[in-house]
Amino acid sequence: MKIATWNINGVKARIENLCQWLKDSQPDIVCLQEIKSVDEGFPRGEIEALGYHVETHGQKGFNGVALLSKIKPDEVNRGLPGDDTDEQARFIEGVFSVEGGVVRVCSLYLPNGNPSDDPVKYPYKLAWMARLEAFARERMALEEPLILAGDYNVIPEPHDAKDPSQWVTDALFLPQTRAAFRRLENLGFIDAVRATNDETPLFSFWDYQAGAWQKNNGIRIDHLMLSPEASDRLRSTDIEKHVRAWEKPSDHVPVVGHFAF
DNA sequence: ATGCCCCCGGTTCGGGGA
Repeated sequence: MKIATWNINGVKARIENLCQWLKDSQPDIVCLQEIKSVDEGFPRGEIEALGYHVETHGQKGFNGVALLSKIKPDEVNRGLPGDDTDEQARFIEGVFSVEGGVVRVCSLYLPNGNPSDDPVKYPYKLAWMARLEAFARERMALEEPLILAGDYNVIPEPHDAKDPSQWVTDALFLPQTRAAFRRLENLGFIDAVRATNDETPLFSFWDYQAGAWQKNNGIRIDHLMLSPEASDRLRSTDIEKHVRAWEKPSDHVPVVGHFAF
């Protein structure tokens, strides 16, 4: 199975790119982030016509996540537990029946957190990461194949940025941010791309501004984090960077894991 | 040091992103 994550940066503005990529790449499960659409406005017809089941968790104007899948999920849960007052649509979980059992797949859009000295935004990011850790710990106890896929807005290591010195005060790379990401890894989650690829640098995002794509000034912030039961089935990964050169691209590209499910 | 650029809602600009 091919399981992918892609921050689409507006699904309505990007529907042609998305459909082209689905046709070309034939992923089995896709985790989308930043759909920037309410559920009723999601262009589900075009995607269903390509043979995908669609589950969305959207909101007006920004954020929003979705799961596209060739097989229908047995169960879907919306929202990250841990704060009933949080109205931002950043998390959706699906449970899928596969050969030999289930795979649990979450599409998550972790808060950016900038500016990092903002009294609200960076604390919200860290609180969200703490909630994700608590959720991950709970799910880990199930001992199932689990994939926490998404736009983490975390640069894990200096070699995941073209110029790490540009990011030292940024919410994506602050020591507290990286430490929170490591706490997730320390629960037993594996960064699928790094587990299968020694190349440096590897990027999944290039800013629209200042010719970042042309200069290959990127960062790696989109991750597939795997439970041990999922990493046992991991065969390889791809970062499908060719889509960044398409007309009207997202600033992120799909990150794909190939699994022996 | 700041902004570059892009999407959305709804209207020609502000909020939000990274």
